[in-house]
Amino acid sequence: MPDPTNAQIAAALDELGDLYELDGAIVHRVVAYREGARAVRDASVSVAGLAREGRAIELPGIGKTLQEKIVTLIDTGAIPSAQRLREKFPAGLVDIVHAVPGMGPKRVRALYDGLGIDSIEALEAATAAHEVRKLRGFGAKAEETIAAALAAAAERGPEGQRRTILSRALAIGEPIAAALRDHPAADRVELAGSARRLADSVKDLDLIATANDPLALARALHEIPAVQSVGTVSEAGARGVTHTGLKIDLKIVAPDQFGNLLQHFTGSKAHNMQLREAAVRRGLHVSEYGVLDDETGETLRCPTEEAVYERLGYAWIPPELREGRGELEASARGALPPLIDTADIRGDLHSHTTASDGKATLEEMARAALVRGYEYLAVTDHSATHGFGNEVSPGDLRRHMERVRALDARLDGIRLLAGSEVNVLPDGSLDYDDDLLAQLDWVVASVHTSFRIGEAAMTERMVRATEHPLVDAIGHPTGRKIERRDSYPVDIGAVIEAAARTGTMLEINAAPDRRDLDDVQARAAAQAGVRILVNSDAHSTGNFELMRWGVATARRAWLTAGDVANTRPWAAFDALRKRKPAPA
DNA sequence: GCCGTTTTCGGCCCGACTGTTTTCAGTCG
Repeated sequence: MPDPTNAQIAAALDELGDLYELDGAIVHRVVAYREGARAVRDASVSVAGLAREGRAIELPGIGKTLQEKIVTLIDTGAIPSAQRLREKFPAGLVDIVHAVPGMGPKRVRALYDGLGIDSIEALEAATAAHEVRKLRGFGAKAEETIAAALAAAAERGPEGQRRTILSRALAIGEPIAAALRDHPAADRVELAGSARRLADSVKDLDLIATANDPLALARALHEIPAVQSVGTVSEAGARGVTHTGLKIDLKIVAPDQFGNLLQHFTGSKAHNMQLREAAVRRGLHVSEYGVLDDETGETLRCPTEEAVYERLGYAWIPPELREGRGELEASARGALPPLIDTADIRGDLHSHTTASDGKATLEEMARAALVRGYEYLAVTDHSATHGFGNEVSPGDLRRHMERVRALDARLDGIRLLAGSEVNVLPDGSLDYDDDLLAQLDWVVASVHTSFRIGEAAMTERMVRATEHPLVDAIGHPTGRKIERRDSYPVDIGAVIEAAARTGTMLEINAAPDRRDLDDVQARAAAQAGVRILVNSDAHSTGNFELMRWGVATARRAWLTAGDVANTRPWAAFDALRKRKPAPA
C-alpha cells in the first residue's frame, strides 16, 4: 500500500478535529488538529516519510501525539481514536457542520442529543415539523434561520459552494476598484483578501477604501455596471453582489487606520493569527483597528501596512507570501526572498499553433512572442494521441519542424524551438519514436488521458517519462483544474525527486484554471533543486498574457528569478537544458 | 494538543454579530 499523501494525512487530521469538536473537546485541542492538518498540507516534503523517521515533529504544530497518530495511519490505514469517534457520531453530523452556515459543532451536537437529528435530511424534517424550537437553547427565530440556511444550501447545490478562480475574480474586481478609485469622493481604494494574495480562487471580494465623502463613495458602488445589487449603505461602506454572483464588501475607513484594515483584511487567517500570537508575546495586541501596547495602554493607528509591520518588528511582507508558511520569521530575519516578476520572464517553452489546437498560426505566435520581448519561444503542438483531435502525425511533425526552422531563420530577435507537447501513454512511454523526438529541439511531456490508473501506476508512468533522456520538461504535472477537478492521484514527491535527479524541468503551467504545479508543490520542487519553468501554454497570441497567473503561483511558492529557468537569457537557458543543445 | 525572552505547566488572536439560556455562548471571518 502506498504511503498516504500529505493531502490525505491532512484530511485525516481535519476529520479528527471535527470529531473531537463534536465530542466536546476544549477548543484549543481542536485547533491543534486543524493547525497540524495545515502544517501537513503545506509541507514541502512527504510527511509520511518524515513521520516514519520520527521527524514530523519538526513541522510547526506537529508534536509527539500527532507524530504517533500519523505513523499509526501509515502503518494501519486508520487512526483508532477516529474510528471510535466515527462510531459515536454519524457522518451526517459533520455534514451539517460543513454544509449549513450557522450550524457549528455545539448546536449540531445539541440537536443530535436532544432530537436524534443525524443528517441534513433529518434536520430539514425537524425544522418543517417545528421540533427544533422546542429544544432548550433554540427558539422560533433559530428554527427559521436554520430552515433558511438549509433552503439556501439546497438552492445553491454543490455547485454554489464553488469559489471563483482568481483570473475571473480579478477581471471583475480590478475594474470595480479602478472605478471606485476614479470617483471624486475616493482617496484610496485597494483590493484585499485572497484576491490580493493572488490565491488560486476567491470566495468574495474585499475592498478597503478611504474617502473625503464616505457616504458618496459607498453609494457609488451601486453605479458600477458589474454590480447587480447593493445592500445596506453607510459611511462605513457597502455590501453588494456582482452579476456573476460574487459578493463584494466595501469597507471605508479613516485614513489613519487604512494600514491596519488593509493588513487585517488581506489575511490570510493563518498569517494574522501568527502575527498576533507573536505580538502578544511582546505585550502588543493587533486588531483591524490598531496595535495596542499593554504598557502604555495606547493604540497605534497606522495609515500604511508598512507601519503595521514595522511596529511589530517586521519588514513589509508581499501579500502572496502571507499564508503562515514561515514568512514572519523570514521577514524578522530580513530574509524574505526577492520574488520573481513577470518582467523577469525571457521565454516561453509551451505554446500551441494551428498545427494542433491553437487559434493562431506559427508566424502569428512567433511575432506576438517577439513583440512581448521574449528571446525564445518553444512551439509545442500536441502529439499524436492527446485525445482532443487536431493531432500531429509523425509526418506532419517533420514538416512542422521544417516550417519552424525556416521561420526561425528569417525572424530576427527571437529563437524558435521546434518542439512538441508529447502525450505520456499509460505505461510511461511517449507517443513519438525516440528517433523523431531526437530531431526536436524541445520536448514537454504531459499526461492528457487515462487519469484513473491509480496512484502507483500514475507515479511510475510520470517518473518513467521524467527519466526519458529526450524529455526536457514535464507539463502541468498534476492535471488539476482549479475548482473543477482534483489532481490525478500521483506521488508528486517522487516526480520531484526524479526531476531533480535527471535534470528534467517541471512546469508551472500558467493557464489560470491550472496553475500546475501549485504553490506548495513548486516550492518543494525548487527546494529539491528542480529547475522550474513558468509557461503560458498559449493557444492564441493573447494567451501569452496568461503568464501573469503562473508568475503569481511562482511568487506564492517563494520563487526568485534565479529559481525559474526561463528568466535566463538564451545562452544561459540553453546551458541548463537536459538535452544537448541542438546543432546551430 | 502544542509550546517556551512566562521553558515541562498553564496558557493558547481578535472582534462582530446573533439569539436566547437574560448575561453570554456559539458562530463566523
